[in-house]
Formats: sequence, structure tokens, C-alpha cells
Amino acid sequence: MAQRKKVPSTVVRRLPKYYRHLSDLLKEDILRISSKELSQRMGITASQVRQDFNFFGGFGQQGYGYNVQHLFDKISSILGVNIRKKLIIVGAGNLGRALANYKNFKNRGFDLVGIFDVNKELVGQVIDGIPISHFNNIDRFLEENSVDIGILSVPYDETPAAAQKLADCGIRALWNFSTMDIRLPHDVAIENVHLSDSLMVLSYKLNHKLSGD
Amino acid sequence: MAQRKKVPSTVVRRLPKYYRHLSDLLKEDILRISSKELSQRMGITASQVRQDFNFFGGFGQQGYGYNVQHLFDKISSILGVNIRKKLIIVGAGNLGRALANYKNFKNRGFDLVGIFDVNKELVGQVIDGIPISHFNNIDRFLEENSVDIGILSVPYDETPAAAQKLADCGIRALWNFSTMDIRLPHDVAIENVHLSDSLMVLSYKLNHKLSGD
DNA sequence: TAGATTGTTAATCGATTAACAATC
DNA sequence: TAGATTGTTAATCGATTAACAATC
Repeated sequence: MAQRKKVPSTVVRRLPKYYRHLSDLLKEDILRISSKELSQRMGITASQVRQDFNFFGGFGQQGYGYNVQHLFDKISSILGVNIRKKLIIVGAGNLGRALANYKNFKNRGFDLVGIFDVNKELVGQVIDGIPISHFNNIDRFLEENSVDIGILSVPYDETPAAAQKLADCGIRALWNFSTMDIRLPHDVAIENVHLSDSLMVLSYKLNHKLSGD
Repeated sequence: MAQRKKVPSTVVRRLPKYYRHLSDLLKEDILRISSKELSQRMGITASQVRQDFNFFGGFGQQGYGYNVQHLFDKISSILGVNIRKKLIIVGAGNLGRALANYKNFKNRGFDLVGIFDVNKELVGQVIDGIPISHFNNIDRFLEENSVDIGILSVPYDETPAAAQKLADCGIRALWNFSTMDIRLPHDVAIENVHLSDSLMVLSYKLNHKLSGD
């Protein structure tokens, strides 16, 4: 059941899409599905579905297909979303406050437990029940609380220092919304999100009258 | 100078990254750069840099390299970010209001000109100088105002209808933050953004102790 | 059992990297 | 000119698709 070889990142990036579609199937009370049906719903090939799952050992049964609940559980567990995770937000500007208010994360098993900023004007404000603390106090907070993921929404210039600080305090995963990419030497998982990159790609597609992906 | 063949989406998705790094170089007053230097800054190969640019005809000069300003202008123009674009937001929930407050878009040449929602409680509220209007009035608004891009931040179930409505009103590009992918039959450019997909990929990386991309 | 559909190997396609002649 | 570096072709690598034997 352990994966045979390193899973390509193309496959990893499809896993949340499987997760979403399987979640839909569960809501529709569909108990089993073939790679063909699933692939049609997702707009990919049946071959790709089977190849993807076989990186993890295969979840189906010949002649039957896949049990939706079982497949969903397996993929949830591979993604690690079967265990709730704790988040903090560093940088309570517009984007940071927006993310703090975004309810969907809770549905997916992610709980916000702290918000930090260097701006004294913001410290003390409460967002969705969580008070904003000063970034200087983050060491102590992280000593007293186990946190899985740090969300970075700080200005460009502050990005490297903030990232380094969190890594030094033992954070093992950073979700980075800053416009500067971060790359840390240690074993810290990083996901750089560039919203304006996506907007520029849309602008390109619009310019070149191209839809789809 | 026109592109030789269809530009692969892998190349298109790298263009904003070139844009960002060239923008940095301009700030540092660097006038010229070789594919080798640029590639090192970006963490890709020099070959890839030259291959990418040659999809658009090549922007350099043998023995010299690339003029940073010229290259930046070319890529801006390919991305269409040299001409300001008008945006509206449909769906003024947490995410919609957050996007409305996000100042970075303005810097990249995107101007918010309208916000719409079906919730009467929200209609009339003003965000960053833009009042929230009722979605029923969108036809008239789009007749009277030229809008380039519609940002969709509506609930799952309302996604297809909202997307269709915007397309019917002549919007040619949709930036979709809904959890449901949209695919329209017409010539509408679509960019689906799934924030929680990205968070789940981070969770995967954390689980499997993998950094980088 | 017969039919269906997976798991897996082989073939194809596309993207990245390497190499080098062209040329500034 | 000599040196540097592109533009472009060729080689390699990886991902997707096709095919089919295994098996439920």
C-alpha cells in the first residue's frame, strides 16, 4: 500500500480535484464508480485516473470499479486532510484578514488558532473570535501551542525574515501569499500562491481568446 | 514577431514569473541580463528561458543577452497587462469583499468598477469606494460600462448560473474563486482558482516531508 | 462462467535539457 | 577580430494515452 516511487507533482496536484469530485459523488449517494465514469466527470482520461491511483498501490477491484467512500477515505488520508490541522496567519493586512474570515478552510479540516502582525494599531482587534497578537510574541505562542501551518500574508520586503522566523520556531509548512517566492533550506513544506499570476494568465487568455486550461 | 505555433500552457504559466523577476531587475537598475543569469535567479535552466522566449520570436541579441526594459515591455504586452483592465466582483461574501479590498491588483493594471450580490442586506454597502449593487441590475450595468473581467466568488450551487449570466452579458473572461469549476462552451477565457486545493497540496507536502514544487 | 473493469506494461506525445552553428 | 550569448535543432526525459492480460 506504500507508494512504489516518488509521486510526480503533476499527480499530487490532481489529488485535490479527485477529492472534490469524490466528495460530490458522496453527496449524490453514489456508492461505486468506474475509472471511465470518474474520468468523464473530471474531464481527463480513464487511463490517467488508473495510473494516478496506482502510484499509491491501487484502490479498485477488477470488474467492479472503485468504492466511492473507500476511495475518498484513501485520498483524504494521502492528502492528510483526515486529521484536523492548526493554522496561524502572519500579516493581518487586507489579504490576511480576508483569509481569517474565509470559512471554507474549517470545512476542510483546518482551524485558525492565531493571527499576528507588527502593526500596533491592529493588535488587539478580534477577527472571527481570534485576537490579533503582536508578531514579537510569536515565539512564546508557538512554544505553548502546536501549530501545523503558517499562512504568510506580509509585504514583499518582510517575506524572507518572517518565513525564517516561523521556520526557526518550528513551523513545518508555509502557505505563502506574499508576492515574493520563498525557498527555505530546511525541511519546510512551502506552497507559494500568486493570485496576480493567475490574473495575468487570465489576461493572456483573454488577449489570445483561449478558454480552458 | 507573431508567435510561430500555439504556446503551450506550461510556457504561459511561466510568463508572470518572468514578469515579476524582470520587474525586480528594473527596480535594481539592471539594464541587461543573459539567459544564464536570469535562469539562475528564477531557478530554471537557461535553455528553458531561451526556448520560452522563442515561442514569441526571440527578444535577445547574440553576444549581448536581453535588454531588461525591452524584455519586460514585450512580456507585459503578451500578458496584456500594458493596457488597464476593468473588473467586477460577483458575490460579496467574505472572499468577494476581501478581493475588493486587495490593493495589489491596481498596481498590476486592474481596476475594480463594480460589486454585485443577491443579498439585499449587502446592497448599498460601500467597499473601497465601490457600492455593492444588486445582481439583478447587472445587465444594465454591463450595457453602460465596458468590463473586461468578471470575478466570481459565489456559493457552489450558484456558480453555473452566475457564470452563464455574465457570459450572456458579454463578459469574455472569468476569474473563478468558486469551489465549482466552470466550463463554458463559448469563447470565454476562464481561470479557476481553488485556494483549498493549494492548501491540501501543502498538507500533502507536510505529510510527506517534501518542500519545493 | 461470462462480462466488466482494473492494474500494469508498452507506445506515444510533449516538455525540458543539451549542443552548437549563427551572429552580434 | 575574438568572445559572448543567442536562436534553433537534436537528444533526453517525463507524463499521458493506449492496449491488454489478470482477475473480480
